[in-house]
Amino acid sequence: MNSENDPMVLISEYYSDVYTQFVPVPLPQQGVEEVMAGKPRRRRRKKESGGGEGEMRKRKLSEAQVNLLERSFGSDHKLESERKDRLAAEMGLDPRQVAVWFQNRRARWKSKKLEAEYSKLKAEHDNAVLHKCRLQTELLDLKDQLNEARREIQRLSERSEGFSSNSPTSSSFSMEHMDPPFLGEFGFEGLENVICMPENNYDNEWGSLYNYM
Amino acid sequence: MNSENDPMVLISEYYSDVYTQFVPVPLPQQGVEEVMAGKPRRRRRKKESGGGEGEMRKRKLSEAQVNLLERSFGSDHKLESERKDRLAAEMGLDPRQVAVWFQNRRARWKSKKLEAEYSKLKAEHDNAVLHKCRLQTELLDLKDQLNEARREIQRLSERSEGFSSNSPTSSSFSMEHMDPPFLGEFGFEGLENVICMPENNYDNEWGSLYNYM
DNA sequence: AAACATGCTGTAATAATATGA
DNA sequence: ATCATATTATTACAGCATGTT
Repeated sequence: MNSENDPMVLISEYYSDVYTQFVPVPLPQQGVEEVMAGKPRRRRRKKESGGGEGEMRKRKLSEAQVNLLERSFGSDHKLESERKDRLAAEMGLDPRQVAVWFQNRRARWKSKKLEAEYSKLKAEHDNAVLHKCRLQTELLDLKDQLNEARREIQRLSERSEGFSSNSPTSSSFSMEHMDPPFLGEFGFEGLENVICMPENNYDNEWGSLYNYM
Repeated sequence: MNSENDPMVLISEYYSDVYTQFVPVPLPQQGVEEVMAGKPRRRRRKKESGGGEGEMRKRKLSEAQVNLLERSFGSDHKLESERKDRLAAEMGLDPRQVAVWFQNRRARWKSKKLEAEYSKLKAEHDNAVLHKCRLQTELLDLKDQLNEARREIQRLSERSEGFSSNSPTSSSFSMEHMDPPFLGEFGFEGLENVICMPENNYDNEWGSLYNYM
């Protein structure tokens, strides 16, 4: 059994069942004798929106087949021999096709996932940036308040100086640092984001970096 | 007999114009006859680690061809008839193949780009989150300081009350809001991120959301 | 028991085909 | 015709299981 492993199986035999079922019409693909003058191939298949389906060499699987495969794929992306053969028999396909279909499906799924993850990450990023801006704003505001408060303390301290004998303030307030426009006490990232913009320094737009190989 | 068992010969009846040019690329490496005589498919071809080029079946453009195409692609992703025909002639390919190659190349490039953009965005996001955490920390610190400052002001004010006639403080300090653990004066996002964690609430790990079709 | 061949499954990259804009 | 996309198919190579020297 397992004709798949038979060394002498010709590819035509191997794929005969595959192609014959999709090639109801031999497709007038001109032979080699056809002169290369001009562009012989390239027929212009017109719309025929109403489900033309005329004399096409269709290798596409039927919707029913795809549905079944899709359903199977949904339950498990992996494909064991058992399932493969069962599916193949169930829809009259070559087990090989089922395997190929699954492989391609996984690849497709992977791209889709990446796309989805990108969108997700993008949303999170935008959210984070927005939040960061608000924090930035809040921070500036607080620093203003703090400066003002310290000025006030300074004032009050000076005023009370004339009366009391400089009672040691329990809290340690010293005008120390804090006067400059404070770029955030971390100096983090230089100037980036100090100005609260949507952070479009880098362009997230599609088609900006046209140099990836 | 070779021509009889060669799968490509059979296939080339379908795609005569396309495949015939690849057949003459046997790559004088391995005993081709052994391969051809054996099963036409399911070639295992182990490692061949030091050998480098295995005996390419058919298909697959030669490295030289790919290099040329690649170079051409680098200068411009688009392909005009002119260039297409020139390239085709230059490397002995069917113009059709050149066109196909470019289309596939563009598609490949696109996914590569998406991947790259994802990594880029990821890095930016992580950076932003980190920065946000620092801002968060700084903010908490500032709020503490402010609270303390206000307590100080309160203290000083009360003290000086006994001496002066309540000189109106130029600045408007009123203990108003600010006592609660202040979740950020925006209430933004509820509790999220108040605790400064790497923000792994959502899992960025690959293979968590196995439900994308 | 170890080394090795075989065969299957999977992933990645690619070629080719089909369609629609 | 060209391009973008979606599909189907191939090739090559990797890992694992099993059968053979």
